[in-house]
Amino acid sequence: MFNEIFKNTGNTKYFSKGAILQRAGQELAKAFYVKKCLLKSYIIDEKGKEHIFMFASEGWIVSDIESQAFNNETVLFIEAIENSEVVIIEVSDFSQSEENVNEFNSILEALTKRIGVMQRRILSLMSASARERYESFLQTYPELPNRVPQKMIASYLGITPEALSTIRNKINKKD
Amino acid sequence: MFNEIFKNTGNTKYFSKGAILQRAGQELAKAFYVKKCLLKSYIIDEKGKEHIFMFASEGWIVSDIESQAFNNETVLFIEAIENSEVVIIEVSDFSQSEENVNEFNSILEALTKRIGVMQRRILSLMSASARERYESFLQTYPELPNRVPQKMIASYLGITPEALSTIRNKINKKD
DNA sequence: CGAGCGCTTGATTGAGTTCAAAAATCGTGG
DNA sequence: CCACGATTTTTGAACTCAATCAAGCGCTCG
Repeated sequence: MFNEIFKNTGNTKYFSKGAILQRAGQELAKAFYVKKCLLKSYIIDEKGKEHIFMFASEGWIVSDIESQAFNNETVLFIEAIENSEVVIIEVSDFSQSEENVNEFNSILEALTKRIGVMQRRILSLMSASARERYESFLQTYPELPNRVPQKMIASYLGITPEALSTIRNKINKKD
Repeated sequence: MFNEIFKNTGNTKYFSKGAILQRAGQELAKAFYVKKCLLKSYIIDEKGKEHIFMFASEGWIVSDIESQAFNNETVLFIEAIENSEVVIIEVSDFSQSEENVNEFNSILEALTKRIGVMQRRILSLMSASARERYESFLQTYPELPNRVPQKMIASYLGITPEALSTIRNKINKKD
């Protein structure tokens, strides 16, 4: 697994809830491997509104891959939702691992899965209603509602907290 | 580049406009390397509506990575928009290339770029209006409007052809 | 030449946003 | 452990953007 590769780089840091691990507008994007607890990555749009791109819990890797891929400055903020234990991976580390041939398939698999998740999300943003997206979110991440406030889920789904509240209300009435 | 790897597998096929290279619901997902012309990948939702996931022109690779990643049956259709020349890559070929160490970075880079593109698209679906998405589409793919009908662009943007028509109208009035 | 497809335009509708305010929950200090 | 303030969630009204429905125009290609 991808996990194995970065587990023991000995570069573990601890962040308390609310700490910002990366800001938008930075030169160098870092990658973060989550050992414990929960991070979110998000953008702030022109209206100052927050849109969550990814949640990352134990075993996930977060990074602003877009800025890595195109050598732009970072667009994503990365923030700890809970007190977190994280391994920081400099982009240079990432390239170095090319030497480790055996990990090739692991990394390929991890990236492929990530693309798969994103493909699903794009298609669902284009084809499904907010309610449908919320219901499939619950199936995919059944534990998350216990760990993050609703307004973050709304932000992840691409709707306002008010809209999510209304949706939940409707679902309950017909249960 | 990723391109190099698959350019000469000697498995080139020709498809005429409208040919469907892969259907949803198939067991095995194939990958396609586009040598010439243009493909689209898309889903058909429950209402029978088409949503374009990706356009692929010369040098791109299309595949239903989601179904590969999670071993599901395919969800994407892949279809030739123009008469096309395509190299078919069986998924097994993909795994074999692990032996070719030198290509590691190329593939990593290609996948990374793809993730970058998808990240951008997700964030824009969540934060931007249809008009803003159309305008940034024009910047990213300035040549595509000449090659594909408008209704496909609408489908890629996640809006109806009527809405796109209205948007274009508004843009012209304020030019 | 006609049928069908693509694009436009307009009227109507609906899902989700915005704004505002009340109700519920959380967290912290005393 | 309680109380108070802050944050989150709910509710409601008015509004907006894009979807839907319907009709009409222009092309092409069969």
